[in-house]
Amino acid sequence: MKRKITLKQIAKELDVSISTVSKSLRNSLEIGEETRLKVQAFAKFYNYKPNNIALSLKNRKTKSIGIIIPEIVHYFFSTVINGVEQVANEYGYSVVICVSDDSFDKEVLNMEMLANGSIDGFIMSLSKETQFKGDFHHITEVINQGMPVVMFDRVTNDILCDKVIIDDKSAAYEAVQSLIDNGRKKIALVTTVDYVSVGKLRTDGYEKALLDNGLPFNEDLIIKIEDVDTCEITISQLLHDRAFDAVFAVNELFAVTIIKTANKMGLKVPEDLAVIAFTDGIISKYSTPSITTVSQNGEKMGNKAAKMLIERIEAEEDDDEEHNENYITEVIETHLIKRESTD
Amino acid sequence: MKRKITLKQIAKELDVSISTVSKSLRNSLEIGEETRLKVQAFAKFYNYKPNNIALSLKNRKTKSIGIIIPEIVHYFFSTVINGVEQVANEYGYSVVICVSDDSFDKEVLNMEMLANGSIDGFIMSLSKETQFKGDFHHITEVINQGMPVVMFDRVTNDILCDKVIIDDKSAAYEAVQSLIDNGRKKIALVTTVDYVSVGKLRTDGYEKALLDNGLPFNEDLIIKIEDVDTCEITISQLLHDRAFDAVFAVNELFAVTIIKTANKMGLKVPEDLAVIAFTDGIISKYSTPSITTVSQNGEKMGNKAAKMLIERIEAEEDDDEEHNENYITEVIETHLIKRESTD
DNA sequence: TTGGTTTACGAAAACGTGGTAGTGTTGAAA
DNA sequence: TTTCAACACTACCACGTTTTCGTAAACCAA
Repeated sequence: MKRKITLKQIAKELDVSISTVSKSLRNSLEIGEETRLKVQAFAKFYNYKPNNIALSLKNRKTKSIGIIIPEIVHYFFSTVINGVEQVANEYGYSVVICVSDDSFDKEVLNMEMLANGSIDGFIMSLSKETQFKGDFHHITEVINQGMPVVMFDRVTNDILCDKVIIDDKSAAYEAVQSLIDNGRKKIALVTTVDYVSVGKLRTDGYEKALLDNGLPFNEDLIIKIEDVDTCEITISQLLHDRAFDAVFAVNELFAVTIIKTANKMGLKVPEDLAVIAFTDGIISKYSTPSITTVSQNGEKMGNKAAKMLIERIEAEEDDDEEHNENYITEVIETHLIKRESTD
Repeated sequence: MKRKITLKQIAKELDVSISTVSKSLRNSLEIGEETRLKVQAFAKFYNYKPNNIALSLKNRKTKSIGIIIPEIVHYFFSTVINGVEQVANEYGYSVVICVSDDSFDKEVLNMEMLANGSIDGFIMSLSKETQFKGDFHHITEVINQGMPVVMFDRVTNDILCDKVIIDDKSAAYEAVQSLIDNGRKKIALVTTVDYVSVGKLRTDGYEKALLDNGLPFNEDLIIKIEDVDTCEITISQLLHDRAFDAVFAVNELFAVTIIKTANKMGLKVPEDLAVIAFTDGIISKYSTPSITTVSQNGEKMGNKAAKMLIERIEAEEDDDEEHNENYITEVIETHLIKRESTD
């Protein structure tokens, strides 16, 4: 087991100074050709590679970015990570992952852990608990220290920073509109609890589509689900009353559960009940019937977020103290992917 | 925007030496109470936190681990990451993610990028291409430098290191046996190409189960699929000939595609065709019919791998040069989760 | 020989931390 | 008065790099 070789060791071995070695390896003209080649040969032989940590310390750049998400076993979030990773890799950055588990404390802890020099910037999506509490001091603190932050999907207006989102409201509008176009009159919305920002926006879009089409907006048709396990019971009750003929679900898990429940009760999808889900995931694609979805291109969001972050990071190098604050919010387009669950 | 404060700045501000500040903060008795409290108050006020990079350089420990996987938008792998992250977090480690995209070059590049001091150890699953080439020099090199490596799932006997796997062969055996127990006679195996280690093992288990039950082992019933897109065509042909009455698929994507194809042809699952899949993922659970699977507890694998790695890392601190090499291979148990696709 | 330029390299600082060893002052015991 | 310990703090080194500045030797022209 040979430890990695350092400049110092090379210098000692060849009986030159550390600076000579460093310069030789960077092909400085200051060093005579003979010495330079000798050093290079030696370094190559011992497979010298500069130590990243030392470089980070010196340059005050770690060349890595942190990403904090609520969950990782989750189709959408994993596609975002994938997108981030692609761009990061391209620019020579590493990606450090932290899962907040939708817990405020974990989110804070993770941020503190990474904020002490480990990374150059954050990409994050807020945990449910954080959105519920509305406490964002850990984020402002990081930003105040001059560390760039890009938020995606679950964002907040209370923080000024770059953001990557989809237009949840108009995407929801489009989905509901398409149900209406197919002659559906009683459209239910199956959503999460209010404090999740995206849930709120999607509800707004749903409402607007109804009103714009002269359909009544009925609170009873908005079904708020705390966790998936209670979904089936709630749904079956409402289906029993034939209270609606179409459903717009804010995620695919809800959608597939609804379809399964409907099937059990002898209802046919899409004939008796049309279903559209938000988030184009793997379930929607492989479900029977496959589910019409509003695609939310996680990969593209990840790409964009990473690009924005890296640009911020590398911009700071130059105009250093010039922290220019014209933050932008990038809106990624969505589109409806029609499948078997609608007609 | 205030940059993070350092020991040096505190020292200057309070007009004491850097060491005094350092010691005050670690509550050393060497420092008089007055000074100590003054420093602590000041540090607290300015929210002093030691710089991780400087610590890493000094201690030669980064407190982070690298994980290299073929894909991230993949149920099994994301559960493994989740498992790793849990344990890492518990022990105060960060997790750096690299995706090899099943490419040998990317795997090598990623490892080199991280091996230069960025992390204390690796957790990895081999890319397809690496398994195909059988070239593992990048891994041995890292190990020779004294960096611990734990491999999981897609492993190789050519590398000596800690490993976490499931018993693919006996798990496949069990699955096929259960099909036989239900009276199935012509059982097809839908698998990947040979060089993926787990594919090979699962095939072995399939064969053994057939032979042990006095059933013929027929090469024609082994369907090797390069990529999912060709799956449907191949399958529909074989189904047309009614060549088999049960299928054991090595992943859930194959399984769900088979079911959909069978349905299109008017065959009923499980009556006409029983299906079992490897890897208990989200598709199996929500597919219609839901799919019987061999559960492969990724989270537990991740937990175990992380624990093994961190133990290695922290053991090295003590007996330093004593690189003790009794590597262990941990086998995580699997079990059959019966759902609607079998009777 | 002198003065000046070029060549080829080395010393040292800086990044931020933490441990060991050392230094100077004070007060009290011998 | 001397000696010695306790106290309170500082100096210095190491971790591995890069970079700025400095300088000795060699060379050339006058």
